[in-house]
Amino acid sequence: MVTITNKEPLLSHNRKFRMTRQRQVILEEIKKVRTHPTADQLYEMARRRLPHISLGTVYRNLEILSECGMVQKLDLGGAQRRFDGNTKKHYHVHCTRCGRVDDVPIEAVVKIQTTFQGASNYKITGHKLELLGLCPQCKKAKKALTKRPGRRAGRKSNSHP
Amino acid sequence: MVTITNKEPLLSHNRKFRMTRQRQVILEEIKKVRTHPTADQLYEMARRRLPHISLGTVYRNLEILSECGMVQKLDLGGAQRRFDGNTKKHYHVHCTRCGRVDDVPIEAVVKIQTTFQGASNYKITGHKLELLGLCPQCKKAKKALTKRPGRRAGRKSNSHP
DNA sequence: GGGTTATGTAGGAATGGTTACTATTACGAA
DNA sequence: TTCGTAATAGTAACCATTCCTACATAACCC
Repeated sequence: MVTITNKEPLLSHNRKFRMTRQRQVILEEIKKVRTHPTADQLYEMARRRLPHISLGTVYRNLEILSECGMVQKLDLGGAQRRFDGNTKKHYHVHCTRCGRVDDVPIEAVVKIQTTFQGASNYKITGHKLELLGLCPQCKKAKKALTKRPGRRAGRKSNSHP
Repeated sequence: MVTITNKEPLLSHNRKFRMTRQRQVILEEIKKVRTHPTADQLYEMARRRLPHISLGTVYRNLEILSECGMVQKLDLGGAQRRFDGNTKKHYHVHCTRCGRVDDVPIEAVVKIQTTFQGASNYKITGHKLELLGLCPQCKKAKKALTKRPGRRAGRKSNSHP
């Protein structure tokens, strides 16, 4: 359980922000979980403590917190953006079946960039690597499905958010 | 210049689609370019030949064409989805300054997946790697800028044909 | 061919995530 | 305390994408 108690102002590279109650709650809530929540999930989480907080405030503060390096904005593709309280550079693995996102406990490998440095006439300055696969639950579910004898009707399209 | 002349029906894994005039034009237009256009860019391109085509038709057909493996849907993050007439698995490099997207002429390295296979309890089945950097033009522009201090360009969603 | 069904189309409305606007409130320095 | 600014709630606007509907066209079958 993470608790942020000080209310020191936040510093971005070119601005100073006040640590307001709303901002603090959003920060605490995102630091609490490892689920890479979306903005509206964080809105629900914050609303349990601040029933009058508005979705716009959540968006604005996530923007500010990420500008100050307190949270990470993830752009994994798909409809909704996700946010991560873990600001260390790291990779994510995305379940293709249920949409769950987990951390991959391996630090970012900068070597990837040098590998590709000469391959185009761009100056490579970064990279985004996202692993795709089946989470433990979906692995089991899949296995259970293939075990069952008899032919299966059609493959189901996943309901992947 | 690529031209598709035959109007054979398209086959997806579970359906058959007719090759209509609209579908053919969209396919030809996307095969013509290497710019990874967005749906509305393709809409404009197709409209030059079929002034009455609608944006919905473009979206629906891109969906169908990608289901049949004729084009590739790219989900690079960012507001708009992009499409690629090159269906071979390959990587992309994305300019962080102007948003331009180019191919990286190196085939997908499956080794990446095996590297990460044990790092989580997911079954890794794929990966998405996107290089970030400065395109040739922006490299030059940046160099010119550092000579004399410039103003900060607002973040613009790219508008690159 | 003529009738019927499946498939595709244009156009526009609806959706959903995100951002912008506005009046009001809270904070911090003088 | 007072003034100026930052932040907020609430709501409207935005924009890419999807869905809906009436109509058109092709394929199929007799």
